[in-house]
Amino acid sequence: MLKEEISDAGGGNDWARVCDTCRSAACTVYCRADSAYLCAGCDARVHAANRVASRHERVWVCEVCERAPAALLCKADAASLCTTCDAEIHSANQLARRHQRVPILPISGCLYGPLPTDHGCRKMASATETEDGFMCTNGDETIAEDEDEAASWLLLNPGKNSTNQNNGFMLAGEVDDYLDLVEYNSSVENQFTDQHQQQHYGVPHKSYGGDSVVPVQSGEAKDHFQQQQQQHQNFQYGLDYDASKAAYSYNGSITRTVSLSSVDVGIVPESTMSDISISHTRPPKGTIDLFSGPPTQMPTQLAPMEREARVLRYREKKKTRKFEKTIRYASRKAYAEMRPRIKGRFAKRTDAEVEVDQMFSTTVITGYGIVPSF
DNA sequence: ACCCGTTCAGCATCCACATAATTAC
DNA sequence: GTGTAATTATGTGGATGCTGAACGG
Repeated sequence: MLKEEISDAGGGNDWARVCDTCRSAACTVYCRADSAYLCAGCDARVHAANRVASRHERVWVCEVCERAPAALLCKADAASLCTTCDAEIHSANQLARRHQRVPILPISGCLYGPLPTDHGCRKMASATETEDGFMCTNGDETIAEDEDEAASWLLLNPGKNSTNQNNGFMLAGEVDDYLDLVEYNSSVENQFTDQHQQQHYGVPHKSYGGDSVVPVQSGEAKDHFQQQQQQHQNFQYGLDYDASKAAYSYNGSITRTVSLSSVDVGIVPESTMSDISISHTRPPKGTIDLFSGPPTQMPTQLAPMEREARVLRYREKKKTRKFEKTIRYASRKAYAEMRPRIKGRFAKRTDAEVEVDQMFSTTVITGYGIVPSF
């Protein structure tokens, strides 16, 4: 069927499932009718196409593994979890077992419609009180997508997050130190023990407050984080933190904090790759230990100002970017158009053509006009 | 199985650019 | 003869348009 699913079957794909439609962004919902995983944008587009499509029942993708449809909502964690993740997470300790979980009802209609009240988002379906502005708070999907894209652009490597989340993040209690590599927003002083690092992974998501893109680690958030650290156990805290971070999100536009980091994974701007991947090269499987040492845990810590600057740069770049093909060398274009072809491919010029070309070589210079050089 | 739409490799040639070599002082 | 700057020569990689194959839905 799908590549991702095939690879899933093999168990070799640790990345968040990508949208079956655009194949660039991380999926956020699962459409049962279509048997397809869709990102927010594609979901809105596909299921807004007609009435029939809008009636498709969808469920949010598990916030932890981001690969399976969520089946349960943990009220304590304010997290939608698939059965597998739910079982793993809530069997971790007694406190977790006491979490109240309710089945997630499928959602139909437009999840990302312009109506501010259209909070068919997961929190609504999950009867959560937190404001749910995921892609719909301001009614401007474009803006939301921009935020997500900017966020992913800022992330050192969004895919890594989801990767490691899938590798037992907050599940087995094992901490993949590599997660810290993607946790660019965290500060050094926020490094804890292995267990606390699990909690720590929630920080970047929350810190997307401010302008919904910039992972701002405000003092308030920090304090909150520390308080939470004291009050909750590890994984629970991580999820509580996710729930609480909604309060920090700008306009409440971001609620799916886990998936946020993986949205538009496939659309990593070049600058991101060059600027960030250098210090955060994704290690091949089985080599994570190489990056587990403290020196590599937080190789690049972006100050809030720098993050903001990056966001501004990104937005400016996005404003000016053009997707249509741009001709850098008109002369080459002119040559290419003149060039003989065989089945569309460039073909060698015949000797006669070369001779003719040589004969007119002087006239070319004097204004034959075929070879405009700019 | 078939259709439709999208993506991409492949081709030859030219040119911008970098480097090496040469020349002038 | 030596050192430096300027000029020239050489090599290399990228860009260019069109077509068909491959692929997914």
